[in-house]
Amino acid sequence: MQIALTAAVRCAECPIRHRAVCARCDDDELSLLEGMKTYKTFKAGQPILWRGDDLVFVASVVQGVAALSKTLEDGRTQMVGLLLPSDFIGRPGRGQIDFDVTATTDVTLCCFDRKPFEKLVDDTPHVAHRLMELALDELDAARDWMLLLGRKTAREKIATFIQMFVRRTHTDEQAAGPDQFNMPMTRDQIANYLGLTLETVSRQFNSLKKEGVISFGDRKTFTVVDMAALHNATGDDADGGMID
Amino acid sequence: MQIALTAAVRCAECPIRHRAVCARCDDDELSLLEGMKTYKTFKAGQPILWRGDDLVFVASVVQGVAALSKTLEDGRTQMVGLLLPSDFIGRPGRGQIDFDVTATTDVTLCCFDRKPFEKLVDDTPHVAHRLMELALDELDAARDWMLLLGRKTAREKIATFIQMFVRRTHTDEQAAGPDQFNMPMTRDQIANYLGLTLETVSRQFNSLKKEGVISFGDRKTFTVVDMAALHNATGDDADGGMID
DNA sequence: GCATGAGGTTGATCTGGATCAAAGAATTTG
DNA sequence: CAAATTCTTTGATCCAGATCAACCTCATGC
Repeated sequence: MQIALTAAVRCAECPIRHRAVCARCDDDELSLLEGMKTYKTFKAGQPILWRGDDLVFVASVVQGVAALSKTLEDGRTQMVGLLLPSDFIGRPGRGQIDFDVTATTDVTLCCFDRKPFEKLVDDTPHVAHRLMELALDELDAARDWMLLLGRKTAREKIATFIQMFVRRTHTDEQAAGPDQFNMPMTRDQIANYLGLTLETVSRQFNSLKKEGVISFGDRKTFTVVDMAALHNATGDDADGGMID
Repeated sequence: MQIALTAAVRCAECPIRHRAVCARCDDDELSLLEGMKTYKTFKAGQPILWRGDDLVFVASVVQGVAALSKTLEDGRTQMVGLLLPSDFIGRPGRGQIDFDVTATTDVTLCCFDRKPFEKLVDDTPHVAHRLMELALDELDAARDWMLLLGRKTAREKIATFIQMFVRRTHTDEQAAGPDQFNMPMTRDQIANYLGLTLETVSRQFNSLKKEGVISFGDRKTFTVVDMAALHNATGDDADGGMID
C-alpha cells in the first residue's frame, strides 16, 4: 500500500521528501535509517513485487511511477493504487501484500529492510501515528475510487483521472510548466486504473481535446486548458475531488 | 470507516466483542471506557452521520447494519463500506468523515466520546497498533471491492457479495442455521453496494436461485445450496476471496 | 534509410446492463 | 381486512462502452 514512508527531511541523496516520517522527526530517529538504505531500480513494465511475496523491504518511490494491481482468474486486471514519487510501499506490521506492484515507468526505490524499519516505528509513537494517518488517507482515496469505478461514466472517469493526476503532480519537479504535465502512463494502463478499455480511454481523451478542455503536446505531454470545464466533467460537487 | 473499535472483552452489556481493543487489553484500560459509554439507536433508513459532520463520538455497531456511502452531484450514490455488528465508526485522529453513514436496518451503537477515546489510544500503544491493523484490513477490503466494481460482471458481483456476506455473518447470532442467512438489505441497497441497478440485482439473484446455487426462504432468509458453485461464480481464483 | 514493434486512433458492430414500464408480493397503517 | 406503501419481479427497449478490426505514428535499432 502506498502510505508514504519517509526516511527523512535530511535524506540527502533522495530528491524527494519521504512522507512516512513527519516533520517532527528528529535527527536521531532519522539517522537510524540513514545507514541502512539502499536504492533499487526497475525498468518500465518490470514486476516489483508479486501478490503473496514476502515483504523483505519497505520503500519510498524516488523516481517514476509504479502501480498496485489485482487480477481475476481469467486475467482481467484492475489497478488499485498509483505510486508517485514520495509514496510508500510496505505495510507496517504485515509481512505480505495482497496485490502486485509493477513499475509503470522506470522506477527508483529507496529501500529499507523491513525489520529495522518496524523497530523504528515501534520505538517512536509519533512515527506510528503518522503511518496511521497515511493509511487513513489511502482509505479515503480508495473510497473515492470506488465511487468512480461504481458510478461514473467514461467521460467522468477520464476527467477525474486527469484532475487527480494534476493535483498529485503539479508541485513536483516533473511538472513541465503551468498546468502542463507529463503523462507517464499508456492508454492501456489508464484503462486498467479506470475500469475501462484502452479504446474508450483514447476516445474520451480526444473528445476532451476536441472540446478544448485539454490539449496534447507530443502525446507524453498534455495541458489543462480549461480547469473549470475539466472539474465540471468529473461529476463531483464543489470541491470534493479525489486527492489520491 | 469501519475499523473495529472495541471497548472490551468485558463490555458486559454489549452482546458483541468490540474489535478495536485487542485481547491483550487489560482491565485497567477497559475500565477507562467502561464508565463513559452510551447507547444510541437509529431506525432503518435514518442518517447516522453526514459527510463533513464533526465526529463527536466513535462507536461500535452492536446490532443491525449501517452503510457508508458517497454521492455524486446528480444524486448517483455508491456504498463504500458495510458496517456489521462489532464494526467501528470513527477514525482515530480525525474529526471529520468524508462520507455519509446511514442505518440500513434498525441500528444500535455503543458510543464513546471521541476525546477520551483518543486519549486511550494515545496512552496505550498496542491499542493504537490494533487500530492500525484494522485500518489496513479496511484498505484490503476496499481494494478487493475496487476489483469488483471495476472488472466484475453483474453475476460475479452478486456471487461475491453473497460469499462476502456469508463469511462475515455466519458466526454471528443472526445466522439462522447452517449456510442459511438473513439478508438485511433491500435490492436497492445491494445495488448501491455493487454498482448495479436494483433490477439487475433482482435478475441475478433469481438466476442463481434458478440454477440451484442459492434458495430463498421468506425473502429475508436465504440459503447457500452449492457453496462451490457460488465461489465458482465469483471470478476469484482459489481462495483469494473478499473478506470485508 | 528502412524495418520492426509498441502504442495510439478510428470505425463498425455487438451486448450487458441500464432504463422504462407495469404488474405482483409483503408489510404497515388506520 | 381494505388501503396505502414499500419492495420485488418481470418484460421490452435502449445505449454506453466493449469488442473486433484496420490503420496510423512514433521510437528504436540495424
